[in-house]
Amino acid sequence: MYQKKISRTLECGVVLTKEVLHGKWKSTLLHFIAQGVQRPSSLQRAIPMATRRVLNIQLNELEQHGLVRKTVFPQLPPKVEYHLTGLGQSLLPVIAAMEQWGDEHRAELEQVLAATGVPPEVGVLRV
Amino acid sequence: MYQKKISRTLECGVVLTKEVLHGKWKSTLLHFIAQGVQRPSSLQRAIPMATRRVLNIQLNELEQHGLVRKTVFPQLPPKVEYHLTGLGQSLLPVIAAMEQWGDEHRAELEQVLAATGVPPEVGVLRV
DNA sequence: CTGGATCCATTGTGATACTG
DNA sequence: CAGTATCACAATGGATCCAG
Repeated sequence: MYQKKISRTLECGVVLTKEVLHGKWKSTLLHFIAQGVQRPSSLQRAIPMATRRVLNIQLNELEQHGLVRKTVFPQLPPKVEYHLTGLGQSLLPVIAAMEQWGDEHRAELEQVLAATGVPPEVGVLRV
Repeated sequence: MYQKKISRTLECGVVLTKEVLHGKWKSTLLHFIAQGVQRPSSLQRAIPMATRRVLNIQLNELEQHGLVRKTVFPQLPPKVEYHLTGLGQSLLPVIAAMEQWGDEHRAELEQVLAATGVPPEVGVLRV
């Protein structure tokens, strides 16, 4: 077993960042929440190609990871709002860097990715 | 069908960046290739917790995406080298930004991620 | 309006063994 | 040394239905 002597400490920041961003709609959700779209139904309308189920799952993960905070208003009908935490806001420049790189090199990437499988509906949202 | 009128153009850079970095060992491979570790067997020794198969698959994807170039020397025994392309090098600052964010916020992230599933052996490599 | 449960298809990754 | 084939399993995400 390779891991016998390896510390459990997570030493690589890239892995952590990939982990919190892992999930098809996480960056999209962060984008819209940062823009002020905060309620589940609004997010659902903003991202119609994702199902409620997946949106809920990924919102829960974002909350668990501390990137967003969820506020529940005990009403009828129920009302829920999400907003970015400080941690979530600190991630925005990193996402911006990723977006800039992808935008700058889209021409070089598009043909290969189109052939080998980026679903087009994902890309049309500015995340 | 939502996509009826949606252009196939991939408009969001984040999706492109996530795509080329998608795969458990891609950032690790880029890290070591950038450091000058270029031969498959060396990469295998550098990342012993990944199997040859997965390393080959992800190296092939990196090559298809244009981030690395593969050079085959027709010898016996065969010799292969990888090196970063310009596109691959242009991605390094983005990876660095991801690594920095993860490093800065490790304390806030570690407990949650440890509980919900980052395998420890991944994190110990500085990617 | 919110969110969970179930079922299912696809994909990513690991274990192993094999070929040139 | 380099690369591939096959089998197996876990995780992701989509469709649909149900509940407070």
